Amino acid sequence: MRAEVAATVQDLVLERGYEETTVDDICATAEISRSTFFRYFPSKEDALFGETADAGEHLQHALTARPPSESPWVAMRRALDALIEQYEGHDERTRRLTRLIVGTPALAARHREKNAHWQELLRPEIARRIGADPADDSDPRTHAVIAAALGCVEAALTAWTASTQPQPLSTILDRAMGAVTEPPGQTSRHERSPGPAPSVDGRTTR
Amino acid sequence: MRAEVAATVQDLVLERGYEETTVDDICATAEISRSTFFRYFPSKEDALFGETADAGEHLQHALTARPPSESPWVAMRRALDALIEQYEGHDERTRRLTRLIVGTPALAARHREKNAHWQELLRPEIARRIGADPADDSDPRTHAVIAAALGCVEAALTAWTASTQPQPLSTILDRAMGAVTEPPGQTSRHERSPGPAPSVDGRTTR
DNA sequence: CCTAACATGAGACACAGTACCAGTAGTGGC
DNA sequence: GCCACTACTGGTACTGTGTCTCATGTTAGG
Repeated sequence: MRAEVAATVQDLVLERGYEETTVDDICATAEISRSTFFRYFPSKEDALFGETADAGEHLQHALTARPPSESPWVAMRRALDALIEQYEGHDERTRRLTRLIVGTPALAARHREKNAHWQELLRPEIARRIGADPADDSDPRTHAVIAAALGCVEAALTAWTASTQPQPLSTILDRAMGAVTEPPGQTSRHERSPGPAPSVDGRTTR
Repeated sequence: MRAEVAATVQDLVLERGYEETTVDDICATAEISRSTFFRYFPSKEDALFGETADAGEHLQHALTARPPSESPWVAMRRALDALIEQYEGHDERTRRLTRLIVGTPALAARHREKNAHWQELLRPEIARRIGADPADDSDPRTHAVIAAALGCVEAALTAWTASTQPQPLSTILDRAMGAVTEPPGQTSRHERSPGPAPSVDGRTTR
Protein backbone atom coordinates (compact mmCIF):
# COMPACT_ATOMS: atom_id res chain seq x y z
CA MET A 1 0.00 0.00 0.00
CA ARG A 2 2.78 2.34 1.03
CA ALA A 3 4.70 1.10 -1.98
CA GLU A 4 1.69 1.76 -4.17
CA VAL A 5 1.56 5.39 -3.14
CA ALA A 6 5.32 5.69 -3.59
CA ALA A 7 4.99 4.35 -7.11
CA THR A 8 2.30 6.91 -7.85
CA VAL A 9 4.59 9.65 -6.63
CA GLN A 10 7.40 8.45 -8.88
CA ASP A 11 5.11 8.29 -11.88
CA LEU A 12 3.74 11.77 -11.39
CA VAL A 13 7.08 13.32 -10.58
CA LEU A 14 8.79 11.72 -13.56
CA GLU A 15 5.97 12.97 -15.72
CA ARG A 16 5.66 16.61 -14.71
CA GLY A 17 8.60 17.33 -12.40
CA TYR A 18 8.89 17.62 -8.65
CA GLU A 19 7.80 21.18 -7.96
CA GLU A 20 4.96 20.87 -10.40
CA THR A 21 3.52 17.89 -8.58
CA THR A 22 1.52 18.91 -5.51
CA VAL A 23 0.54 16.64 -2.70
CA ASP A 24 -3.07 17.17 -3.68
CA ASP A 25 -2.29 15.84 -7.15
CA ILE A 26 -0.72 12.77 -5.62
CA CYS A 27 -3.63 12.22 -3.28
CA ALA A 28 -6.13 12.60 -6.09
CA THR A 29 -4.29 10.08 -8.26
CA ALA A 30 -3.72 7.61 -5.44
CA GLU A 31 -7.26 8.19 -4.18
CA ILE A 32 -6.27 8.89 -0.62
CA SER A 33 -6.60 11.94 1.57
CA ARG A 34 -3.84 14.34 2.51
CA SER A 35 -4.00 13.04 6.05
CA THR A 36 -3.31 9.52 4.89
CA PHE A 37 -0.46 10.62 2.69
CA PHE A 38 1.31 12.37 5.52
CA ARG A 39 0.74 9.40 7.78
CA TYR A 40 2.59 7.21 5.32
CA PHE A 41 5.37 9.67 4.55
CA PRO A 42 6.63 12.50 6.73
CA SER A 43 7.15 14.69 3.68
CA LYS A 44 6.76 14.78 -0.06
CA GLU A 45 10.47 14.23 -0.47
CA ASP A 46 10.39 11.12 1.65
CA ALA A 47 7.74 9.63 -0.59
CA LEU A 48 10.31 9.77 -3.36
CA PHE A 49 13.36 8.73 -1.35
CA GLY A 50 11.77 6.30 1.06
CA GLU A 51 12.47 3.27 -1.07
CA THR A 52 16.22 3.69 -1.10
CA ALA A 53 16.47 4.86 2.48
CA ASP A 54 18.02 1.69 3.82
CA ALA A 55 20.85 1.65 1.31
CA GLY A 56 23.01 3.16 4.03
CA GLU A 57 22.69 0.06 6.17
CA HIS A 58 23.62 -2.14 3.23
CA LEU A 59 26.65 0.02 2.62
CA GLN A 60 27.62 -0.23 6.25
CA HIS A 61 27.40 -4.03 6.23
CA ALA A 62 29.32 -4.26 3.00
CA LEU A 63 32.05 -2.11 4.50
CA THR A 64 32.47 -4.12 7.67
CA ALA A 65 32.56 -7.26 5.58
CA ARG A 66 35.69 -6.12 3.72
CA PRO A 67 39.00 -7.67 4.78
CA PRO A 68 40.57 -5.71 7.62
CA SER A 69 43.80 -5.39 5.69
CA GLU A 70 42.24 -3.13 3.08
CA SER A 71 42.90 0.56 3.40
CA PRO A 72 39.90 2.78 4.16
CA TRP A 73 39.78 4.10 0.62
CA VAL A 74 39.93 0.69 -1.02
CA ALA A 75 37.43 -0.80 1.41
CA MET A 76 35.04 2.07 0.70
CA ARG A 77 35.40 1.54 -3.02
CA ARG A 78 34.68 -2.16 -2.72
CA ALA A 79 31.77 -1.63 -0.35
CA LEU A 80 30.23 0.74 -2.86
CA ASP A 81 30.05 -2.05 -5.42
CA ALA A 82 26.77 -3.22 -3.95
CA LEU A 83 25.32 0.26 -4.11
CA ILE A 84 26.53 0.67 -7.66
CA GLU A 85 24.84 -2.52 -8.74
CA GLN A 86 21.62 -1.38 -7.18
CA TYR A 87 21.75 1.78 -9.26
CA GLU A 88 22.66 0.00 -12.44
CA GLY A 89 20.18 -2.80 -11.88
CA HIS A 90 16.95 -0.96 -12.52
CA ASP A 91 18.75 0.95 -15.23
CA GLU A 92 16.56 3.30 -17.22
CA ARG A 93 13.98 4.28 -14.63
CA THR A 94 16.61 4.71 -11.95
CA ARG A 95 18.72 6.83 -14.24
CA ARG A 96 15.79 9.07 -15.06
CA LEU A 97 15.01 9.44 -11.37
CA THR A 98 18.63 10.14 -10.52
CA ARG A 99 18.81 12.75 -13.24
CA LEU A 100 15.68 14.37 -11.91
CA ILE A 101 17.13 14.38 -8.40
CA VAL A 102 20.42 16.01 -9.34
CA GLY A 103 18.50 18.52 -11.43
CA THR A 104 16.09 19.57 -8.69
CA PRO A 105 17.76 21.64 -5.97
CA ALA A 106 15.42 20.52 -3.21
CA LEU A 107 15.92 16.87 -4.07
CA ALA A 108 19.66 17.21 -4.53
CA ALA A 109 19.85 18.73 -1.06
CA ARG A 110 17.88 15.82 0.34
CA HIS A 111 20.20 13.41 -1.41
CA ARG A 112 23.21 15.01 0.20
CA GLU A 113 21.46 14.96 3.53
CA LYS A 114 21.09 11.23 3.12
CA ASN A 115 24.82 11.05 2.54
CA ALA A 116 25.35 12.98 5.73
CA HIS A 117 23.36 10.34 7.55
CA TRP A 118 25.56 7.64 6.07
CA GLN A 119 28.48 9.46 7.64
CA GLU A 120 27.34 8.27 11.04
CA LEU A 121 26.81 4.72 9.87
CA LEU A 122 30.22 4.34 8.25
CA ARG A 123 32.20 6.31 10.79
CA PRO A 124 33.02 3.47 13.24
CA GLU A 125 34.40 1.14 10.61
CA ILE A 126 36.41 3.80 8.79
CA ALA A 127 37.79 5.11 12.06
CA ARG A 128 38.87 1.60 12.93
CA ARG A 129 40.70 1.22 9.64
CA ILE A 130 42.36 4.60 9.97
CA GLY A 131 43.34 3.94 13.54
CA ALA A 132 41.41 6.89 14.89
CA ASP A 133 39.15 7.24 17.87
CA PRO A 134 35.56 7.20 16.52
CA ALA A 135 34.38 9.34 19.41
CA ASP A 136 37.07 11.99 18.93
CA ASP A 137 35.17 14.80 17.24
CA SER A 138 38.30 16.90 16.92
CA ASP A 139 39.86 14.40 14.52
CA PRO A 140 38.56 15.29 11.04
CA ARG A 141 40.14 12.38 9.19
CA THR A 142 37.34 9.84 9.42
CA HIS A 143 34.73 12.36 8.38
CA ALA A 144 37.01 13.56 5.59
CA VAL A 145 37.60 10.15 4.07
CA ILE A 146 33.90 9.31 4.05
CA ALA A 147 32.89 12.70 2.69
CA ALA A 148 35.50 12.47 -0.03
CA ALA A 149 34.37 9.00 -1.04
CA LEU A 150 30.71 9.98 -1.10
CA GLY A 151 31.66 13.07 -3.07
CA CYS A 152 33.19 10.75 -5.62
CA VAL A 153 29.95 8.77 -5.74
CA GLU A 154 28.06 11.96 -6.41
CA ALA A 155 30.51 12.86 -9.14
CA ALA A 156 30.17 9.42 -10.67
CA LEU A 157 26.39 9.56 -10.56
CA THR A 158 26.38 12.98 -12.18
CA ALA A 159 28.62 11.77 -14.98
CA TRP A 160 26.55 8.61 -15.32
CA THR A 161 23.30 10.45 -15.73
CA ALA A 162 24.78 13.11 -17.98
CA SER A 163 25.81 10.90 -20.86
CA THR A 164 23.25 9.21 -23.02
CA GLN A 165 25.34 6.08 -23.53
CA PRO A 166 27.22 5.87 -20.26
CA GLN A 167 30.10 3.66 -19.27
CA PRO A 168 29.52 1.19 -16.45
CA LEU A 169 29.03 3.00 -13.19
CA SER A 170 31.82 1.01 -11.57
CA THR A 171 34.28 2.22 -14.20
CA ILE A 172 33.20 5.82 -13.69
CA LEU A 173 33.55 5.50 -9.94
CA ASP A 174 37.01 4.00 -10.34
CA ARG A 175 38.05 7.00 -12.37
CA ALA A 176 36.55 9.41 -9.86
CA MET A 177 38.12 7.85 -6.80
CA GLY A 178 41.40 7.32 -8.60
CA ALA A 179 41.61 10.99 -9.50
CA VAL A 180 41.51 11.98 -5.86
CA THR A 181 44.24 9.70 -4.59
CA GLU A 182 46.42 9.76 -7.68
CA PRO A 183 46.93 13.37 -8.65
CA PRO A 184 48.26 13.87 -12.15
CA GLY A 185 51.88 14.74 -12.67
CA GLN A 186 53.48 11.43 -11.94
CA THR A 187 50.67 9.57 -13.67
CA SER A 188 49.97 12.07 -16.42
CA ARG A 189 50.76 9.58 -19.14
CA HIS A 190 47.51 7.82 -18.29
CA GLU A 191 45.28 10.73 -17.56
CA ARG A 192 44.77 11.99 -21.06
CA SER A 193 44.14 8.63 -22.65
CA PRO A 194 40.47 7.86 -23.28
CA GLY A 195 41.03 4.25 -22.30
CA PRO A 196 40.12 2.68 -18.99
CA ALA A 197 41.16 4.77 -16.05
CA PRO A 198 43.48 3.41 -13.40
CA SER A 199 41.51 1.51 -10.84
CA VAL A 200 41.82 2.26 -7.19
CA ASP A 201 41.31 -1.25 -6.01
CA GLY A 202 44.04 -3.74 -5.51
CA ARG A 203 43.52 -5.71 -8.68
CA THR A 204 45.77 -8.39 -7.33
CA THR A 205 43.71 -9.26 -4.29
CA ARG A 206 40.25 -9.04 -5.75
CA MET B 1 20.30 48.47 5.57
CA ARG B 2 20.36 45.00 4.09
CA ALA B 3 23.23 44.26 6.43
CA GLU B 4 21.18 45.57 9.32
CA VAL B 5 18.38 43.14 8.64
CA ALA B 6 20.88 40.33 8.19
CA ALA B 7 22.38 41.15 11.57
CA THR B 8 18.93 41.02 13.12
CA VAL B 9 18.38 37.60 11.61
CA GLN B 10 21.67 36.34 13.00
CA ASP B 11 20.86 37.67 16.45
CA LEU B 12 17.44 36.11 16.59
CA VAL B 13 18.52 32.80 15.11
CA LEU B 14 21.49 32.49 17.44
CA GLU B 15 19.18 33.23 20.33
CA ARG B 16 16.26 30.90 19.71
CA GLY B 17 17.28 28.66 16.83
CA TYR B 18 16.40 28.66 13.16
CA GLU B 19 13.07 26.86 13.03
CA GLU B 20 11.85 28.76 16.05
CA THR B 21 12.44 32.12 14.37
CA THR B 22 9.68 33.08 11.98
CA VAL B 23 10.02 35.79 9.40
CA ASP B 24 7.27 37.64 11.21
CA ASP B 25 9.48 37.72 14.27
CA ILE B 26 12.33 39.04 12.18
CA CYS B 27 10.16 41.69 10.58
CA ALA B 28 8.81 42.80 13.92
CA THR B 29 12.29 43.11 15.38
CA ALA B 30 13.74 44.84 12.34
CA GLU B 31 10.61 46.98 12.01
CA ILE B 32 9.99 46.18 8.38
CA SER B 33 7.18 44.44 6.57
CA ARG B 34 7.25 40.92 5.18
CA SER B 35 7.22 42.40 1.69
CA THR B 36 10.37 44.33 2.38
CA PHE B 37 12.09 41.34 3.90
CA PHE B 38 11.45 39.19 0.87
CA ARG B 39 12.58 41.99 -1.41
CA TYR B 40 15.92 42.03 0.33
CA PHE B 41 16.34 38.28 0.62
CA PRO B 42 14.78 35.62 -1.58
CA SER B 43 14.35 33.34 1.42
CA LYS B 44 14.89 33.13 5.15
CA GLU B 45 17.93 30.95 4.59
CA ASP B 46 19.51 33.51 2.32
CA ALA B 47 19.19 36.15 5.00
CA LEU B 48 21.53 34.00 7.05
CA PHE B 49 23.86 32.94 4.27
CA GLY B 50 23.83 36.03 2.13
CA GLU B 51 26.88 37.57 3.71
CA THR B 52 29.20 34.69 2.81
CA ALA B 53 27.66 34.07 -0.57
CA ASP B 54 30.53 35.50 -2.57
CA ALA B 55 33.13 33.36 -0.85
CA GLY B 56 32.94 31.08 -3.87
CA GLU B 57 34.28 33.78 -6.16
CA HIS B 58 37.13 34.47 -3.78
CA LEU B 59 37.96 30.79 -3.72
CA GLN B 60 37.89 30.69 -7.49
CA HIS B 61 40.28 33.60 -7.79
CA ALA B 62 42.59 32.17 -5.16
CA LEU B 63 42.65 28.91 -7.06
CA THR B 64 43.51 30.41 -10.44
CA ALA B 65 46.24 32.44 -8.75
CA ARG B 66 48.09 29.33 -7.62
CA PRO B 67 51.18 28.35 -9.62
CA PRO B 68 50.25 26.16 -12.57
CA SER B 69 52.76 23.55 -11.47
CA GLU B 70 50.79 22.68 -8.34
CA SER B 71 48.69 19.56 -8.44
CA PRO B 72 44.91 20.02 -8.21
CA TRP B 73 44.82 18.79 -4.64
CA VAL B 74 47.62 21.04 -3.45
CA ALA B 75 46.28 24.04 -5.29
CA MET B 76 42.86 23.47 -3.73
CA ARG B 77 44.40 23.25 -0.28
CA ARG B 78 46.31 26.49 -0.76
CA ALA B 79 43.34 28.28 -2.26
CA LEU B 80 41.29 27.31 0.76
CA ASP B 81 43.67 29.23 3.00
CA ALA B 82 41.79 32.45 2.29
CA LEU B 83 38.48 30.84 3.14
CA ILE B 84 39.94 29.38 6.30
CA GLU B 85 41.16 32.74 7.47
CA GLN B 86 37.76 34.20 6.87
CA TYR B 87 36.24 31.59 9.14
CA GLU B 88 38.86 31.98 11.81
CA GLY B 89 38.85 35.76 11.64
CA HIS B 90 35.49 36.45 13.22
CA ASP B 91 36.13 33.57 15.56
CA GLU B 92 33.54 33.13 18.27
CA ARG B 93 30.43 34.39 16.54
CA THR B 94 31.32 32.60 13.33
CA ARG B 95 31.93 29.40 15.19
CA ARG B 96 28.58 29.62 16.92
CA LEU B 97 26.88 30.26 13.61
CA THR B 98 28.74 27.41 11.94
CA ARG B 99 27.77 25.08 14.76
CA LEU B 100 24.16 26.12 14.39
CA ILE B 101 24.33 25.51 10.66
CA VAL B 102 25.75 22.01 10.89
CA GLY B 103 23.21 21.25 13.61
CA THR B 104 20.14 22.38 11.65
CA PRO B 105 19.26 20.04 8.78
CA ALA B 106 17.73 22.70 6.59
CA LEU B 107 20.74 24.95 6.98
CA ALA B 108 23.23 22.14 6.55
CA ALA B 109 21.51 21.24 3.30
CA ARG B 110 21.77 24.85 2.18
CA HIS B 111 25.43 24.89 3.06
CA ARG B 112 26.06 21.84 0.93
CA GLU B 113 24.05 23.40 -1.86
CA LYS B 114 26.42 26.33 -1.73
CA ASN B 115 29.28 23.90 -2.12
CA ALA B 116 27.54 22.45 -5.13
CA HIS B 117 27.48 25.90 -6.64
CA TRP B 118 31.20 26.27 -6.04
CA GLN B 119 31.61 23.12 -8.09
CA GLU B 120 30.78 25.09 -11.20
CA LEU B 121 33.10 27.94 -10.30
CA LEU B 122 36.12 25.77 -9.60
CA ARG B 123 35.54 23.25 -12.35
CA PRO B 124 37.43 25.00 -15.20
CA GLU B 125 40.60 25.53 -13.23
CA ILE B 126 40.66 22.05 -11.68
CA ALA B 127 39.94 20.50 -15.07
CA ARG B 128 42.85 22.43 -16.53
CA ARG B 129 45.18 21.15 -13.84
CA ILE B 130 43.97 17.58 -14.23
CA GLY B 131 44.23 17.78 -17.99
CA ALA B 132 40.55 17.03 -18.51
CA ASP B 133 38.00 18.59 -20.79
CA PRO B 134 35.87 20.89 -18.62
CA ALA B 135 32.90 20.40 -20.90
CA ASP B 136 33.09 16.61 -20.84
CA ASP B 137 30.30 15.65 -18.48
CA SER B 138 31.14 11.98 -18.73
CA ASP B 139 34.51 12.53 -17.03
CA PRO B 140 33.87 12.42 -13.28
CA ARG B 141 37.40 13.30 -12.16
CA THR B 142 37.08 17.07 -11.94
CA HIS B 143 33.84 16.86 -10.06
CA ALA B 144 35.29 14.18 -7.80
CA VAL B 145 38.38 16.15 -6.82
CA ILE B 146 36.37 19.23 -5.96
CA ALA B 147 33.70 17.31 -4.07
CA ALA B 148 36.36 15.45 -2.12
CA ALA B 149 38.17 18.65 -1.20
CA LEU B 150 34.97 20.39 -0.15
CA GLY B 151 34.04 17.30 1.80
CA CYS B 152 37.31 17.71 3.66
CA VAL B 153 36.40 21.31 4.40
CA GLU B 154 33.10 20.19 5.81
CA ALA B 155 34.89 17.61 7.93
CA ALA B 156 37.34 20.22 9.16
CA LEU B 157 34.56 22.66 10.00
CA THR B 158 32.67 19.99 11.89
CA ALA B 159 35.73 19.09 13.92
CA TRP B 160 36.49 22.77 14.46
CA THR B 161 33.08 23.57 15.82
CA ALA B 162 32.87 20.40 17.89
CA SER B 163 35.79 21.04 20.21
CA THR B 164 35.67 23.80 22.76
CA GLN B 165 39.36 24.64 22.40
CA PRO B 166 40.01 23.87 18.77
CA GLN B 167 43.26 23.64 16.92
CA PRO B 168 43.83 26.12 14.10
CA LEU B 169 41.49 25.44 11.23
CA SER B 170 44.36 25.20 8.81
CA THR B 171 45.91 22.40 10.84
CA ILE B 172 42.63 20.53 10.96
CA LEU B 173 42.15 20.90 7.23
CA ASP B 174 45.67 19.64 6.60
CA ARG B 175 44.89 16.55 8.58
CA ALA B 176 41.60 16.02 6.78
CA MET B 177 43.01 16.41 3.29
CA GLY B 178 46.07 14.44 4.16
CA ALA B 179 43.99 11.50 5.34
CA VAL B 180 42.35 11.20 1.94
CA THR B 181 45.46 11.18 -0.19
CA GLU B 182 47.74 9.39 2.25
CA PRO B 183 45.92 6.34 3.49
CA PRO B 184 47.42 4.79 6.61
CA GLY B 185 49.57 1.72 6.32
CA GLN B 186 52.70 3.18 4.85
CA THR B 187 52.40 6.30 6.98
CA SER B 188 50.89 4.75 10.06
CA ARG B 189 53.80 5.85 12.22
CA HIS B 190 52.54 9.40 11.95
CA GLU B 191 48.83 8.90 12.12
CA ARG B 192 48.51 8.06 15.77
CA SER B 193 50.75 10.80 17.08
CA PRO B 194 48.92 13.74 18.58
CA GLY B 195 51.44 16.15 17.14
CA PRO B 196 51.03 18.21 14.00
CA ALA B 197 49.58 16.21 11.18
CA PRO B 198 51.46 15.78 7.92
CA SER B 199 50.76 18.71 5.71
CA VAL B 200 49.47 18.25 2.24
CA ASP B 201 51.22 21.26 0.83
CA GLY B 202 54.34 20.91 -1.20
CA ARG B 203 57.16 20.38 1.21
CA THR B 204 59.30 18.66 -1.43
CA THR B 205 58.59 18.66 -5.11
CA ARG B 206 54.80 18.95 -5.22
C1' DC C 1 -23.98 -6.96 20.73
C1' DC C 2 -20.41 -4.18 22.55
C1' DT C 3 -16.12 -2.17 22.74
C1' DA C 4 -11.41 -1.16 22.08
C1' DA C 5 -8.08 -0.49 18.89
C1' DC C 6 -6.99 1.13 14.27
C1' DA C 7 -6.89 3.36 9.87
C1' DT C 8 -8.93 6.98 7.40
C1' DG C 9 -10.90 11.40 6.36
C1' DA C 10 -12.09 16.39 7.26
C1' DG C 11 -11.11 20.72 8.71
C1' DA C 12 -8.43 24.36 11.01
C1' DC C 13 -4.06 26.13 11.60
C1' DA C 14 1.04 27.97 11.17
C1' DC C 15 4.51 29.18 8.18
C1' DA C 16 7.26 30.17 3.82
C1' DG C 17 7.06 32.25 -0.34
C1' DT C 18 4.65 34.69 -4.55
C1' DA C 19 1.89 38.08 -6.90
C1' DC C 20 -0.40 42.16 -7.26
C1' DC C 21 -1.85 46.64 -5.98
C1' DA C 22 -1.71 51.07 -3.50
C1' DG C 23 0.59 54.70 -0.96
C1' DT C 24 4.61 57.64 -0.41
C1' DA C 25 8.88 59.93 -0.63
C1' DG C 26 12.41 61.75 -3.49
C1' DT C 27 13.89 63.79 -8.07
C1' DG C 28 14.04 66.37 -12.17
C1' DG C 29 11.73 69.21 -15.71
C1' DC C 30 8.40 72.83 -16.83
C1' DG D 1 4.56 75.62 -7.33
C1' DC D 2 3.16 71.74 -10.14
C1' DC D 3 3.53 67.58 -12.65
C1' DA D 4 5.26 63.38 -13.98
C1' DC D 5 8.54 59.62 -13.12
C1' DT D 6 10.83 56.40 -10.30
C1' DA D 7 11.92 53.58 -6.42
C1' DC D 8 11.02 51.95 -2.07
C1' DT D 9 7.65 50.34 1.10
C1' DG D 10 3.46 48.21 3.06
C1' DG D 11 -0.95 45.62 2.63
C1' DT D 12 -3.67 41.85 1.09
C1' DA D 13 -4.75 37.70 -0.95
C1' DC D 14 -3.16 33.45 -2.58
C1' DT D 15 -0.69 28.69 -3.11
C1' DG D 16 1.55 24.89 -1.03
C1' DT D 17 3.77 22.10 2.75
C1' DG D 18 3.32 20.24 7.01
C1' DT D 19 0.99 19.81 11.90
C1' DC D 20 -2.74 19.06 14.77
C1' DT D 21 -7.30 17.76 16.42
C1' DC D 22 -11.53 15.59 16.00
C1' DA D 23 -15.05 12.71 13.89
C1' DT D 24 -16.10 8.52 11.28
C1' DG D 25 -15.97 4.06 9.95
C1' DT D 26 -14.08 -0.87 10.37
C1' DT D 27 -12.64 -4.80 12.34
C1' DA D 28 -11.23 -8.20 15.82
C1' DG D 29 -12.01 -9.94 20.47
C1' DG D 30 -14.92 -10.33 24.54
